Order: sequence, then structure tokens, then C-alpha cells
Amino acid sequence: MAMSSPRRIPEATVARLPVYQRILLELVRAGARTVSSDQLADMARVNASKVRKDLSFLGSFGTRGSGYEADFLLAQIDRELGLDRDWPVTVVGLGNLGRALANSPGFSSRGFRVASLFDVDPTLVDSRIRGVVVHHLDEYETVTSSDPPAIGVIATPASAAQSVADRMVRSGVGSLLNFAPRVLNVPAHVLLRYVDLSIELQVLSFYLSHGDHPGTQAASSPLPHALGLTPAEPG
Amino acid sequence: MAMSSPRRIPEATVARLPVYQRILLELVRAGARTVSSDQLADMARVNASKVRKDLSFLGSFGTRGSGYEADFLLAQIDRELGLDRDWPVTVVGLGNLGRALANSPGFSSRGFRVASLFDVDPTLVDSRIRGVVVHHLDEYETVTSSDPPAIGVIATPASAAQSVADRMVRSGVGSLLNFAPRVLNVPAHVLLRYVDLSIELQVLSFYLSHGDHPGTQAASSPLPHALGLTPAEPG
DNA sequence: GTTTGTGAAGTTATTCACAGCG
DNA sequence: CGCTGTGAATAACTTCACAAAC
Repeated sequence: MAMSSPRRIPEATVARLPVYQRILLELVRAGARTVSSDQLADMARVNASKVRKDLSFLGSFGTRGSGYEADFLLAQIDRELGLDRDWPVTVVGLGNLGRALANSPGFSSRGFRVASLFDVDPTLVDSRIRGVVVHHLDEYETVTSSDPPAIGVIATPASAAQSVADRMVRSGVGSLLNFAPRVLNVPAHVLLRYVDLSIELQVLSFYLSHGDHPGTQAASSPLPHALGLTPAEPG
Repeated sequence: MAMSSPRRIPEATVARLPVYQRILLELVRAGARTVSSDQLADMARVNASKVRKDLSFLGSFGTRGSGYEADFLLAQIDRELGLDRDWPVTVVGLGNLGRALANSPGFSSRGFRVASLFDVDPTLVDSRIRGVVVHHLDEYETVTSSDPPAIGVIATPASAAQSVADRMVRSGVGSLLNFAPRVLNVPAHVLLRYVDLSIELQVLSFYLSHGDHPGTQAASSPLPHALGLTPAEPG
């Protein structure tokens, strides 16, 4: 085989790959050697043919009769998701949410690295979170110029979010993950994901009021949007 | 005129309604009187006919030639989303993330009310967050029995998430919002949304590596994650 | 003129169902 | 047998395009 195949992976599949990734990670850690599309489907709450079809876009990695080798499949998904690269991430806004994000395992996992942190609160500036120093937002351009972030995470209050987004875009960030409860206006070439607790709750509210889960089986996660996560305190 | 819920609203539309809701809220606060499908579409990063089609599932609330009356439309969306009710919410895990959630405007907005808070950390138990006392998790059943939560928010470390989920489900919660970085196993009748920073980042990583944003506009918030519903497998 | 609301057309995603391989 | 991989069939969703309404 000569070149990377020009397989086009459907958007709906892309949205599910991270879910399979997370499941496989847990299974591998628990010592699983192989996994079937049925198992994956149960855990991801989707249909088994969907799992097989999704995985088939990456290649034919299963073994008929026994399933997929868990760690090998995981490696293929990681590669497809681009987790074999190193994506520098910057986080602006280090209140509870920003700290939760900056401390979360999501940033210590393969693929991502907290490159810089910013806030405007003088009591936070110069402190460190997991070894990374918090700079004043005034220094954004200076600090990021040496290691330009691929992803900008916005965890500021709503009122500051748009100007932070503008600033990040102006200095060339390729994608934004917005956790501030505000709709952002950015150029179309910037990849943007908007994650908002109200939005999550409202979807639940709809299905609770209509007493009716989606038809047969609801999707697992087309194009998501969500809040981050982070552990509570150790005792 | 329209009675309660004769219309079946497509899942994809349900996922977008909260985005329109948020936009309308901002527009109304900014003093807008009317809004067109074009404006909404721009702000939501979707196609204008999609906006019109989505809104048409709620009824015919627009005025040809001038658009929709913003506050009226907002009220219709709120009603459809069930935000005219009062959903008690409980949050378990009050580390940085849990505190960020409990303090977030999402819970002070129409529709939701923080009914109870739980942690196992003795330094947090008996403290208050926005006036609501933090109970020890041991008291979960006792505390929630008088005001059973409709939505349980899990913001614990990954290791505690499954047992907290089990406990909530056992005492009858109808839906879960899981922010712990772990796939949960709950009965199919429980509505479940899984929200994970890694998953968010991984989708960005995919599109960054493939140098290729999805089709035209990156959606702000298509479908839910894992809405509880049945794998529905016949033998 | 403007902008909605909606059938019809087009596109994408899901599910079925089974051949093919271990 | 069991389980994958995949064409074919369905279903869901999106977009077009335009008549109707202001």
C-alpha cells in the first residue's frame, strides 16, 4: 500500500469514535483481550451493526468468530483521531471550571498537553496548576507565540468570552472549545464546539416532559457539546 | 389551537432547540424585538431553512416579511422544552467541577433548581453552595426522599461514578448527567447523557488532523450523547 | 420588498440481512 | 457455530425552491 487511503469518515461516526475509544480504554485497563461489536454496542448504547459499520471505515480489524483485539483496535482509533500527535492546548479562565478542566485527566491523556494558562485575577496569576504557570491574559500573545496552541479552551465568565475568543482567533488558534455560557461569533474557518450545562439540562428536560425517550434507540453522540470533568477532592 | 403535544419533534431538532433558546435569551436581553431565521441561523451556525423547519415543528409563530417576535418565540421554545416546569436537580461530587456546576447560571435559569448536594469529603459536608447545604453521600436516600430529584448530576472522580449512578437509579432518578470520565452502565429506561472533556477534545483532534472541518458549518450542538433508550435487540 | 412555512428533492445515517471467514 | 464486514433497504435529516403572507 502506497499512500494513506482517502477514506471519508462520516461525521456521525467521528462523533462516536471517542466513545468507543473511552470504552476500549476501560476494557483494556480491565484486562480484556478481545471485544465484540455486541459488547461495544451495549456499552455505547448503540446498535451493533452501527459499531461494525463505524469500525469498518477505519479498516478491517476484526476477526470473524472472535471479535476485535481490544488494544489493537484502540491503537487504530487513536491514530484515526489524531491522538498520536501532540496538541498544545491553552485554557483561559481559571475559576472552578477552568481549574477542573486544567486538572482533568482529559489533558493528561495521549494527544493533548496543557501549553499555557491565563486569567486576569491577580491572586491566580503566577500560581501553578499541575506545574503550569498561570499568566495574566495581557501576556497572551507573548506567551503563546513560542508554542502556539492548536486548541483554545474558554472557561471565562460569559461577559469575557467573546473578547477572549477574538483574541485567540486573531493570534491564529485553529479551534475553540467554549465552556462559557454564551454563543460566540467567530469566523467560519475556526472549528468551534460549544459546551453548556443549560443546553445539556434542557435536552433532558424535553425528554422528561414528553415522557418519551427518543423513538427506538437514540443516538449516542453525533456532534456533541458538553462540559468537562474533573475529580472532586481527595479526602 | 395547539394542544399539549400532538407533534412529534425530530431528535435532531430537539438537540438544537436549546441553542436557539440561548440565542434568543441573549437577543431579548440585548433588546431585540424581532429576529429572522437568517439571524438565528448565523448565530447558531446552521442553515436558515433548518431554523425555519425546526421552528415550524412548534407551530407557525413567525410573521412573513418581518420574522419572529423574539420574546414570544422564546416562550414557545421554553414551553416545548419543559422549562415551564420545575426540575429538582441533585449534584454529587463538589470538587472544582461540581462547584462550577452548582454555581453556574444553568441552575438558576428557568426550569431547574438545585435541590440537594452531596460529597464524601468531611471538609465540604455541611458547607453551603448558594445557600444549599452539602450533605454526606451516606444521607443520599434520606435527604432526597422528601424532594426526589428528576435529574442527577455526577461530578465525582471516575472511580466513584458507577456506584453513585447505581445509588441514584435505585432511588428512582429519571435521568443522569454524567461528567465523570467513565462510561456508565444503567438500565435502559434511564435517560443518560455523558459529557467528557476528552471526548470533546478528540473530536477537535480528528478534524484538526484531517485538516477538514465538517461540511459547511460545524454544528454547535446536534445530538445528545447517550440518551437512555433501549438497544432493542430482538433475539 | 421581505421573510415565513413547507412540499419535494437530495443527502446522510441507520438498520437489515446474509455471505464469508475463522 | 459465532462474529465480522458490507451491499441493499430504510429511515432520518437537510436543503432547495417557491407560493403565500405581510
